[in-house]
Amino acid sequence: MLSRDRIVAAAISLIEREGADAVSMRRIAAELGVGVMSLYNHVPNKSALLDAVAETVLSRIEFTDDPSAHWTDRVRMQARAFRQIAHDFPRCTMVVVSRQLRSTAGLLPVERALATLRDAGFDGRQAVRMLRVFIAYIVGSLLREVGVTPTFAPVRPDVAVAEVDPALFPLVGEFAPDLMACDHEEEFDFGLELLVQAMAVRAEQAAGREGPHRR
Amino acid sequence: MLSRDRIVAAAISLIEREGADAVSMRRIAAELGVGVMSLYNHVPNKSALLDAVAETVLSRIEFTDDPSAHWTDRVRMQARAFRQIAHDFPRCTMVVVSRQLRSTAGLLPVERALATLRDAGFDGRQAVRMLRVFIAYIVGSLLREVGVTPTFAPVRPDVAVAEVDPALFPLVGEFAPDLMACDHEEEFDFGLELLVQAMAVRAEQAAGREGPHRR
DNA sequence: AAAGTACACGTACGGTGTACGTCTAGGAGG
DNA sequence: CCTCCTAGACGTACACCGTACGTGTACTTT
Repeated sequence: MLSRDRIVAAAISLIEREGADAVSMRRIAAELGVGVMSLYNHVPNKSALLDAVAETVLSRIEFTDDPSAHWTDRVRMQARAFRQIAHDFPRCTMVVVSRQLRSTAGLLPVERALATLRDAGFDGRQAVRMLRVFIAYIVGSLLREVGVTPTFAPVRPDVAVAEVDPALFPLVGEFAPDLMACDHEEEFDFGLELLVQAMAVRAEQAAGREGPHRR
Repeated sequence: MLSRDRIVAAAISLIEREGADAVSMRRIAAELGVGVMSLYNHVPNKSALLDAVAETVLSRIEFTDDPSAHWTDRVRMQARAFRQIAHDFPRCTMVVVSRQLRSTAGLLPVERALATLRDAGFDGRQAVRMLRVFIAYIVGSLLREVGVTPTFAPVRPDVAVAEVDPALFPLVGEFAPDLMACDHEEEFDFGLELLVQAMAVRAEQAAGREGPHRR
Protein backbone atom coordinates (compact mmCIF):
# COMPACT_ATOMS: atom_id res chain seq x y z
CA MET A 1 0.00 0.00 0.00
CA LEU A 2 1.25 3.43 -0.93
CA SER A 3 1.57 6.09 1.72
CA ARG A 4 3.00 9.50 2.17
CA ASP A 5 5.70 8.16 4.45
CA ARG A 6 6.77 5.50 1.97
CA ILE A 7 6.98 8.10 -0.78
CA VAL A 8 9.06 10.46 1.33
CA ALA A 9 11.32 7.61 2.38
CA ALA A 10 11.81 6.60 -1.24
CA ALA A 11 12.64 10.20 -2.15
CA ILE A 12 15.23 10.47 0.61
CA SER A 13 16.74 7.16 -0.36
CA LEU A 14 16.90 8.21 -4.00
CA ILE A 15 18.50 11.55 -3.15
CA GLU A 16 21.15 9.88 -1.03
CA ARG A 17 21.89 7.31 -3.70
CA GLU A 18 21.87 9.48 -6.82
CA GLY A 19 21.68 13.11 -5.76
CA ALA A 20 18.91 15.65 -5.68
CA ASP A 21 18.96 16.09 -9.46
CA ALA A 22 17.88 12.49 -9.93
CA VAL A 23 14.60 13.12 -8.15
CA SER A 24 11.58 13.05 -10.40
CA MET A 25 8.06 11.89 -9.75
CA ARG A 26 8.43 9.22 -12.40
CA ARG A 27 11.67 8.01 -10.88
CA ILE A 28 10.20 7.76 -7.41
CA ALA A 29 7.13 5.97 -8.71
CA ALA A 30 9.31 3.46 -10.54
CA GLU A 31 11.33 2.97 -7.36
CA LEU A 32 8.11 2.05 -5.56
CA GLY A 33 6.83 -0.10 -8.43
CA VAL A 34 3.86 2.16 -8.87
CA GLY A 35 2.28 4.42 -11.47
CA VAL A 36 3.37 8.03 -11.52
CA MET A 37 -0.01 9.52 -10.80
CA SER A 38 -0.59 7.34 -7.79
CA LEU A 39 1.87 9.51 -5.92
CA TYR A 40 -0.49 12.44 -6.23
CA ASN A 41 -3.04 10.67 -4.07
CA HIS A 42 -0.69 11.20 -1.12
CA VAL A 43 1.36 14.26 -2.03
CA PRO A 44 -0.06 17.41 -3.62
CA ASN A 45 2.97 18.11 -5.79
CA LYS A 46 6.71 17.74 -6.10
CA SER A 47 7.48 20.88 -4.18
CA ALA A 48 5.47 19.67 -1.21
CA LEU A 49 7.24 16.34 -1.44
CA LEU A 50 10.62 18.04 -1.17
CA ASP A 51 9.33 20.07 1.75
CA ALA A 52 8.35 16.81 3.41
CA VAL A 53 11.83 15.45 2.72
CA ALA A 54 13.39 18.47 4.39
CA GLU A 55 11.05 18.25 7.31
CA THR A 56 11.66 14.56 7.80
CA VAL A 57 15.42 14.91 7.68
CA LEU A 58 15.24 17.83 10.07
CA SER A 59 13.13 15.89 12.52
CA ARG A 60 15.81 13.21 12.64
CA ILE A 61 18.06 15.56 14.59
CA GLU A 62 18.57 14.12 18.02
CA PHE A 63 18.78 16.77 20.63
CA THR A 64 19.88 15.43 23.95
CA ASP A 65 19.62 18.66 25.85
CA ASP A 66 20.87 18.48 29.40
CA PRO A 67 19.53 21.54 31.24
CA SER A 68 21.88 20.91 34.12
CA ALA A 69 24.99 21.22 31.99
CA HIS A 70 26.80 24.49 31.52
CA TRP A 71 25.15 26.50 28.79
CA THR A 72 28.31 26.57 26.69
CA ASP A 73 28.29 22.79 26.57
CA ARG A 74 24.64 22.79 25.67
CA VAL A 75 25.35 25.12 22.76
CA ARG A 76 28.12 22.83 21.60
CA MET A 77 25.89 19.78 21.79
CA GLN A 78 23.08 21.41 19.87
CA ALA A 79 25.39 22.65 17.16
CA ARG A 80 26.93 19.21 16.77
CA ALA A 81 23.53 17.54 16.73
CA PHE A 82 22.60 19.83 13.89
CA ARG A 83 25.77 19.04 12.05
CA GLN A 84 25.14 15.34 12.43
CA ILE A 85 22.43 15.43 9.79
CA ALA A 86 25.05 16.41 7.25
CA HIS A 87 26.63 13.06 7.96
CA ASP A 88 23.47 11.01 8.07
CA PHE A 89 21.92 12.62 4.99
CA PRO A 90 24.75 14.34 3.16
CA ARG A 91 23.04 14.78 -0.17
CA CYS A 92 19.79 15.88 1.44
CA THR A 93 21.53 18.72 3.22
CA MET A 94 21.22 21.11 0.32
CA VAL A 95 17.53 20.31 0.07
CA VAL A 96 16.99 20.94 3.77
CA VAL A 97 18.94 24.16 3.72
CA SER A 98 17.48 25.59 0.56
CA ARG A 99 13.83 24.90 1.33
CA GLN A 100 11.89 27.31 3.40
CA LEU A 101 9.49 25.39 5.56
CA ARG A 102 7.43 26.65 8.41
CA SER A 103 6.50 23.48 10.17
CA THR A 104 6.99 22.65 13.80
CA ALA A 105 9.91 20.44 12.84
CA GLY A 106 11.91 23.59 12.28
CA LEU A 107 10.76 25.28 15.44
CA LEU A 108 11.83 22.67 17.93
CA PRO A 109 15.53 23.40 17.46
CA VAL A 110 14.75 27.11 17.76
CA GLU A 111 12.88 26.58 21.00
CA ARG A 112 15.73 24.55 22.45
CA ALA A 113 18.34 27.04 21.38
CA LEU A 114 16.42 29.97 22.82
CA ALA A 115 16.08 28.15 26.14
CA THR A 116 19.82 27.61 26.28
CA LEU A 117 20.62 31.18 25.35
CA ARG A 118 18.20 32.59 27.88
CA ASP A 119 19.80 30.45 30.56
CA ALA A 120 23.11 31.97 29.51
CA GLY A 121 21.71 35.31 30.58
CA PHE A 122 20.78 36.86 27.26
CA ASP A 123 17.59 38.80 26.84
CA GLY A 124 15.28 38.16 23.92
CA ARG A 125 16.98 40.48 21.50
CA GLN A 126 20.46 39.18 22.26
CA ALA A 127 19.37 35.55 22.25
CA VAL A 128 17.79 35.87 18.83
CA ARG A 129 20.87 37.54 17.45
CA MET A 130 23.16 34.90 18.84
CA LEU A 131 20.89 32.22 17.47
CA ARG A 132 21.02 33.75 14.02
CA VAL A 133 24.79 33.98 14.06
CA PHE A 134 24.99 30.33 15.00
CA ILE A 135 22.53 29.24 12.37
CA ALA A 136 24.40 31.20 9.72
CA TYR A 137 27.67 29.59 10.75
CA ILE A 138 26.24 26.10 10.87
CA VAL A 139 24.42 26.38 7.56
CA GLY A 140 27.52 27.79 5.89
CA SER A 141 29.68 25.06 7.37
CA LEU A 142 27.34 22.30 6.29
CA LEU A 143 27.25 23.62 2.76
CA ARG A 144 31.02 23.56 2.58
CA GLU A 145 31.16 20.12 4.14
CA VAL A 146 28.60 18.74 1.74
CA GLY A 147 30.51 19.96 -1.26
CA VAL A 148 28.81 23.18 -2.21
CA THR A 149 30.62 26.51 -1.94
CA PRO A 150 33.95 24.86 -2.45
CA THR A 151 35.78 27.63 -4.22
CA PHE A 152 37.06 29.21 -1.08
CA ALA A 153 37.29 26.05 0.91
CA PRO A 154 38.11 23.54 -1.77
CA VAL A 155 36.57 20.12 -1.63
CA ARG A 156 39.07 18.81 -4.11
CA PRO A 157 41.80 21.29 -3.43
CA ASP A 158 44.36 19.06 -5.07
CA VAL A 159 43.03 20.10 -8.45
CA ALA A 160 41.85 23.56 -7.48
CA VAL A 161 44.90 24.88 -5.73
CA ALA A 162 47.58 22.93 -7.49
CA GLU A 163 46.95 24.58 -10.84
CA VAL A 164 47.04 28.07 -9.43
CA ASP A 165 49.55 30.56 -10.74
CA PRO A 166 51.77 31.50 -7.78
CA ALA A 167 52.55 34.82 -9.39
CA LEU A 168 48.92 35.88 -9.41
CA PHE A 169 48.02 34.32 -6.09
CA PRO A 170 51.20 34.07 -4.06
CA LEU A 171 49.51 33.45 -0.74
CA VAL A 172 47.19 30.83 -2.12
CA GLY A 173 50.32 29.11 -3.35
CA GLU A 174 52.17 29.57 -0.09
CA PHE A 175 49.27 28.31 2.02
CA ALA A 176 48.36 25.56 -0.41
CA PRO A 177 49.12 22.74 2.03
CA ASP A 178 46.81 24.26 4.61
CA LEU A 179 44.15 25.03 2.04
CA MET A 180 44.24 21.48 0.80
CA ALA A 181 43.89 19.88 4.20
CA CYS A 182 40.35 20.02 5.52
CA ASP A 183 39.23 17.85 8.41
CA HIS A 184 35.61 18.88 8.45
CA GLU A 185 34.96 17.96 12.04
CA GLU A 186 38.05 19.78 13.24
CA GLU A 187 37.20 22.86 11.21
CA PHE A 188 33.65 22.86 12.46
CA ASP A 189 34.71 22.57 16.07
CA PHE A 190 37.27 25.31 15.63
CA GLY A 191 34.64 27.80 14.48
CA LEU A 192 32.19 26.52 17.05
CA GLU A 193 34.71 27.15 19.82
CA LEU A 194 35.46 30.58 18.45
CA LEU A 195 31.78 31.47 18.54
CA VAL A 196 31.12 29.95 21.95
CA GLN A 197 33.99 31.86 23.48
CA ALA A 198 32.86 35.09 21.87
CA MET A 199 29.38 34.40 23.17
CA ALA A 200 30.69 33.77 26.67
CA VAL A 201 32.31 37.20 26.69
CA ARG A 202 29.00 38.80 25.74
CA ALA A 203 27.18 36.75 28.34
CA GLU A 204 29.45 38.07 31.05
CA GLN A 205 28.90 41.60 29.83
CA ALA A 206 25.16 41.05 29.85
CA ALA A 207 25.25 39.57 33.36
CA GLY A 208 27.46 42.40 34.55
CA ARG A 209 25.10 45.05 33.28
CA GLU A 210 21.95 43.63 34.74
CA GLY A 211 23.52 41.75 37.62
CA PRO A 212 22.93 44.36 40.34
CA HIS A 213 19.25 44.39 39.57
CA ARG A 214 18.80 40.67 39.70
CA ARG A 215 16.37 38.89 41.94
CA MET B 1 25.54 39.41 -32.92
CA LEU B 2 25.28 36.78 -30.22
CA SER B 3 28.09 36.37 -27.72
CA ARG B 4 28.80 34.55 -24.51
CA ASP B 5 28.75 37.79 -22.58
CA ARG B 6 25.37 38.83 -23.92
CA ILE B 7 23.95 35.42 -23.05
CA VAL B 8 25.29 35.55 -19.50
CA ALA B 9 24.01 39.10 -19.08
CA ALA B 10 20.57 38.05 -20.29
CA ALA B 11 20.59 35.14 -17.86
CA ILE B 12 21.51 37.37 -14.91
CA SER B 13 18.89 39.89 -15.89
CA LEU B 14 16.28 37.17 -16.20
CA ILE B 15 17.18 35.67 -12.83
CA GLU B 16 16.93 39.03 -11.13
CA ARG B 17 13.61 39.80 -12.76
CA GLU B 18 11.85 36.45 -12.42
CA GLY B 19 13.96 34.21 -10.22
CA ALA B 20 16.28 31.32 -10.90
CA ASP B 21 13.41 28.95 -11.68
CA ALA B 22 12.45 31.04 -14.68
CA VAL B 23 15.75 30.34 -16.37
CA SER B 24 15.52 28.07 -19.36
CA MET B 25 17.49 28.04 -22.56
CA ARG B 26 14.34 28.77 -24.53
CA ARG B 27 13.48 31.68 -22.28
CA ILE B 28 16.93 33.22 -22.60
CA ALA B 29 16.91 32.75 -26.35
CA ALA B 30 13.53 34.45 -26.59
CA GLU B 31 14.83 37.27 -24.42
CA LEU B 32 17.62 37.80 -26.94
CA GLY B 33 15.34 37.38 -29.94
CA VAL B 34 17.25 34.36 -31.07
CA GLY B 35 16.74 30.65 -31.73
CA VAL B 36 17.33 28.27 -28.85
CA MET B 37 20.11 26.32 -30.44
CA SER B 38 22.08 29.42 -31.30
CA LEU B 39 23.00 29.69 -27.64
CA TYR B 40 24.93 26.45 -27.89
CA ASN B 41 27.39 28.07 -30.27
CA HIS B 42 28.65 30.12 -27.33
CA VAL B 43 27.87 28.06 -24.26
CA PRO B 44 28.38 24.30 -23.98
CA ASN B 45 25.30 23.67 -21.84
CA LYS B 46 23.00 25.14 -19.24
CA SER B 47 25.15 24.09 -16.32
CA ALA B 48 28.15 25.92 -17.75
CA LEU B 49 25.96 28.94 -18.33
CA LEU B 50 24.96 29.01 -14.66
CA ASP B 51 28.60 28.62 -13.70
CA ALA B 52 29.35 31.64 -15.84
CA VAL B 53 26.56 33.54 -14.12
CA ALA B 54 28.03 32.73 -10.71
CA GLU B 55 31.51 33.66 -11.82
CA THR B 56 30.37 36.96 -13.31
CA VAL B 57 28.42 37.95 -10.23
CA LEU B 58 31.34 36.98 -8.03
CA SER B 59 33.75 39.07 -10.06
CA ARG B 60 31.56 42.10 -9.44
CA ILE B 61 32.67 42.19 -5.82
CA GLU B 62 34.59 45.38 -5.24
CA PHE B 63 37.38 44.90 -2.79
CA THR B 64 38.94 48.15 -1.71
CA ASP B 65 41.63 46.70 0.48
CA ASP B 66 43.66 49.26 2.40
CA PRO B 67 46.83 47.49 3.60
CA SER B 68 47.62 50.39 5.92
CA ALA B 69 44.40 50.00 7.89
CA HIS B 70 44.16 47.85 10.98
CA TRP B 71 43.60 44.25 10.03
CA THR B 72 40.31 44.08 11.89
CA ASP B 73 38.97 46.89 9.73
CA ARG B 74 40.22 45.15 6.64
CA VAL B 75 38.36 42.01 7.63
CA ARG B 76 35.20 44.03 8.16
CA MET B 77 35.53 45.70 4.78
CA GLN B 78 36.08 42.45 2.96
CA ALA B 79 33.14 40.77 4.65
CA ARG B 80 30.87 43.69 3.80
CA ALA B 81 32.11 43.76 0.22
CA PHE B 82 31.14 40.15 -0.07
CA ARG B 83 27.77 40.81 1.42
CA GLN B 84 27.18 43.62 -1.02
CA ILE B 85 26.57 41.18 -3.86
CA ALA B 86 23.52 39.92 -2.01
CA HIS B 87 22.13 43.40 -2.45
CA ASP B 88 23.24 43.94 -6.03
CA PHE B 89 22.16 40.51 -7.23
CA PRO B 90 19.77 39.19 -4.61
CA ARG B 91 18.18 36.44 -6.65
CA CYS B 92 21.52 35.34 -8.08
CA THR B 93 22.94 34.78 -4.62
CA MET B 94 21.60 31.26 -4.33
CA VAL B 95 23.07 30.44 -7.72
CA VAL B 96 26.47 31.80 -6.71
CA VAL B 97 26.49 30.02 -3.39
CA SER B 98 25.23 26.67 -4.60
CA ARG B 99 27.52 26.33 -7.59
CA GLN B 100 30.96 24.98 -7.14
CA LEU B 101 33.28 26.78 -9.47
CA ARG B 102 37.02 26.68 -9.54
CA SER B 103 37.89 29.74 -11.54
CA THR B 104 40.24 32.53 -10.61
CA ALA B 105 37.22 34.71 -9.89
CA GLY B 106 36.84 32.79 -6.67
CA LEU B 107 40.49 32.90 -5.73
CA LEU B 108 40.98 36.64 -5.64
CA PRO B 109 38.88 37.06 -2.49
CA VAL B 110 40.78 34.16 -0.95
CA GLU B 111 44.12 35.74 -1.73
CA ARG B 112 43.05 39.05 -0.23
CA ALA B 113 41.66 37.43 2.88
CA LEU B 114 44.79 35.37 3.43
CA ALA B 115 46.93 38.48 3.13
CA THR B 116 44.87 40.23 5.77
CA LEU B 117 44.91 37.26 8.11
CA ARG B 118 48.64 36.79 7.76
CA ASP B 119 49.17 40.44 8.61
CA ALA B 120 47.08 39.81 11.71
CA GLY B 121 49.77 37.40 12.82
CA PHE B 122 48.21 34.06 11.97
CA ASP B 123 50.24 31.28 10.44
CA GLY B 124 48.97 29.38 7.43
CA ARG B 125 46.97 26.83 9.35
CA GLN B 126 45.29 29.40 11.54
CA ALA B 127 44.64 31.80 8.68
CA VAL B 128 42.93 29.12 6.62
CA ARG B 129 40.76 28.11 9.54
CA MET B 130 39.74 31.67 10.25
CA LEU B 131 38.98 32.18 6.60
CA ARG B 132 36.74 29.15 6.53
CA VAL B 133 34.85 30.25 9.60
CA PHE B 134 34.25 33.62 8.00
CA ILE B 135 33.15 32.16 4.71
CA ALA B 136 30.74 29.84 6.48
CA TYR B 137 29.27 32.72 8.43
CA ILE B 138 28.96 34.96 5.39
CA VAL B 139 27.43 32.29 3.19
CA GLY B 140 24.95 31.34 5.88
CA SER B 141 24.05 34.97 6.48
CA LEU B 142 23.52 35.66 2.79
CA LEU B 143 21.26 32.67 2.46
CA ARG B 144 19.09 33.91 5.29
CA GLU B 145 19.11 37.42 3.95
CA VAL B 146 18.12 36.30 0.50
CA GLY B 147 15.15 34.38 1.77
CA VAL B 148 16.36 30.83 1.95
CA THR B 149 16.79 29.02 5.27
CA PRO B 150 14.04 31.09 6.82
CA THR B 151 12.70 28.50 9.21
CA PHE B 152 15.11 29.40 11.94
CA ALA B 153 15.29 33.05 11.11
CA PRO B 154 11.95 33.68 9.52
CA VAL B 155 11.76 35.98 6.55
CA ARG B 156 8.07 36.52 7.05
CA PRO B 157 7.97 35.81 10.72
CA ASP B 158 4.61 37.52 10.99
CA VAL B 159 3.00 34.44 9.52
CA ALA B 160 5.51 31.90 10.78
CA VAL B 161 5.70 32.88 14.40
CA ALA B 162 2.24 34.27 14.87
CA GLU B 163 0.55 30.94 14.30
CA VAL B 164 2.75 29.09 16.72
CA ASP B 165 1.25 27.33 19.70
CA PRO B 166 2.68 29.02 22.80
CA ALA B 167 2.12 25.86 24.79
CA LEU B 168 4.40 23.82 22.57
CA PHE B 169 6.96 26.55 21.98
CA PRO B 170 6.73 28.96 24.90
CA LEU B 171 10.02 30.69 24.21
CA VAL B 172 9.31 31.13 20.54
CA GLY B 173 6.10 32.79 21.64
CA GLU B 174 7.80 34.88 24.28
CA PHE B 175 10.57 36.05 21.95
CA ALA B 176 8.24 36.47 19.00
CA PRO B 177 8.78 40.24 18.74
CA ASP B 178 12.53 39.74 18.54
CA LEU B 179 12.21 36.83 16.14
CA MET B 180 9.99 38.87 13.89
CA ALA B 181 12.29 41.86 13.72
CA CYS B 182 15.26 41.34 11.44
CA ASP B 183 17.36 44.21 10.22
CA HIS B 184 19.67 42.24 7.96
CA GLU B 185 22.50 44.72 8.00
CA GLU B 186 22.40 45.05 11.77
CA GLU B 187 22.30 41.28 12.22
CA PHE B 188 25.17 40.79 9.83
CA ASP B 189 27.31 43.38 11.55
CA PHE B 190 26.53 41.91 14.94
CA GLY B 191 27.87 38.50 13.95
CA LEU B 192 30.75 40.07 12.08
CA GLU B 193 31.77 41.98 15.19
CA LEU B 194 31.45 38.86 17.30
CA LEU B 195 33.77 37.00 14.96
CA VAL B 196 36.27 39.83 14.60
CA GLN B 197 36.57 40.19 18.34
CA ALA B 198 37.00 36.46 18.80
CA MET B 199 39.64 36.54 16.08
CA ALA B 200 41.45 39.40 17.78
CA VAL B 201 41.73 37.34 20.96
CA ARG B 202 43.29 34.49 19.00
CA ALA B 203 45.61 36.87 17.22
CA GLU B 204 46.94 38.13 20.53
CA GLN B 205 47.43 34.57 21.72
CA ALA B 206 49.26 33.73 18.53
CA ALA B 207 51.47 36.79 18.82
CA GLY B 208 52.10 36.05 22.49
CA ARG B 209 53.21 32.48 21.83
CA GLU B 210 55.63 33.27 19.10
CA GLY B 211 56.50 36.77 20.24
CA PRO B 212 59.63 35.93 22.25
CA HIS B 213 61.12 34.18 19.24
CA ARG B 214 60.48 37.00 16.86
CA ARG B 215 63.14 38.74 14.89
C1' DA C 1 -27.72 -5.78 -3.13
C1' DA C 2 -26.82 -0.83 -3.87
C1' DA C 3 -24.28 3.14 -3.25
C1' DG C 4 -20.37 5.52 -2.15
C1' DT C 5 -15.59 6.13 -1.61
C1' DA C 6 -10.58 5.67 -1.76
C1' DC C 7 -7.04 5.06 -4.57
C1' DA C 8 -4.11 2.98 -8.41
C1' DC C 9 -3.49 4.03 -13.02
C1' DG C 10 -3.28 5.62 -18.34
C1' DT C 11 -3.41 9.23 -21.31
C1' DA C 12 -2.29 13.68 -22.69
C1' DC C 13 -0.43 18.49 -22.70
C1' DG C 14 2.86 21.84 -22.36
C1' DG C 15 7.24 22.45 -20.75
C1' DT C 16 12.54 21.21 -20.42
C1' DG C 17 17.82 20.31 -22.21
C1' DT C 18 20.21 19.26 -26.11
C1' DA C 19 21.99 16.06 -30.30
C1' DC C 20 22.00 16.55 -35.07
C1' DG C 21 21.43 18.31 -39.69
C1' DT C 22 20.63 22.32 -42.56
C1' DC C 23 20.99 26.77 -44.35
C1' DT C 24 23.02 31.23 -45.10
C1' DA C 25 26.15 35.15 -45.01
C1' DG C 26 30.81 36.58 -45.23
C1' DG C 27 35.76 36.07 -45.94
C1' DA C 28 39.84 33.69 -48.41
C1' DG C 29 42.19 31.83 -52.44
C1' DG C 30 42.41 31.28 -57.14
C1' DC D 1 34.64 37.53 -60.38
C1' DC D 2 33.92 33.05 -59.04
C1' DT D 3 34.52 29.31 -55.97
C1' DC D 4 35.16 27.29 -51.65
C1' DC D 5 35.19 27.18 -46.74
C1' DT D 6 33.67 28.13 -42.46
C1' DA D 7 31.18 30.29 -38.52
C1' DG D 8 27.13 30.60 -36.63
C1' DA D 9 21.93 31.01 -36.60
C1' DC D 10 18.25 27.96 -36.82
C1' DG D 11 14.49 23.91 -37.12
C1' DT D 12 13.47 19.45 -36.08
C1' DA D 13 13.35 15.69 -33.05
C1' DC D 14 13.86 12.97 -28.86
C1' DA D 15 13.70 11.81 -24.22
C1' DC D 16 12.32 13.44 -20.06
C1' DC D 17 9.75 16.35 -16.82
C1' DG D 18 5.35 17.87 -13.65
C1' DT D 19 0.71 17.26 -13.44
C1' DA D 20 -4.66 17.91 -14.94
C1' DC D 21 -8.16 14.84 -15.91
C1' DG D 22 -10.85 10.71 -16.54
C1' DT D 23 -11.40 5.74 -15.68
C1' DG D 24 -11.46 1.38 -13.42
C1' DT D 25 -11.50 -1.45 -9.40
C1' DA D 26 -11.80 -3.02 -4.72
C1' DC D 27 -13.61 -2.14 -0.36
C1' DT D 28 -16.92 0.02 3.11
C1' DT D 29 -21.16 1.54 4.47
C1' DT D 30 -26.05 1.30 4.36
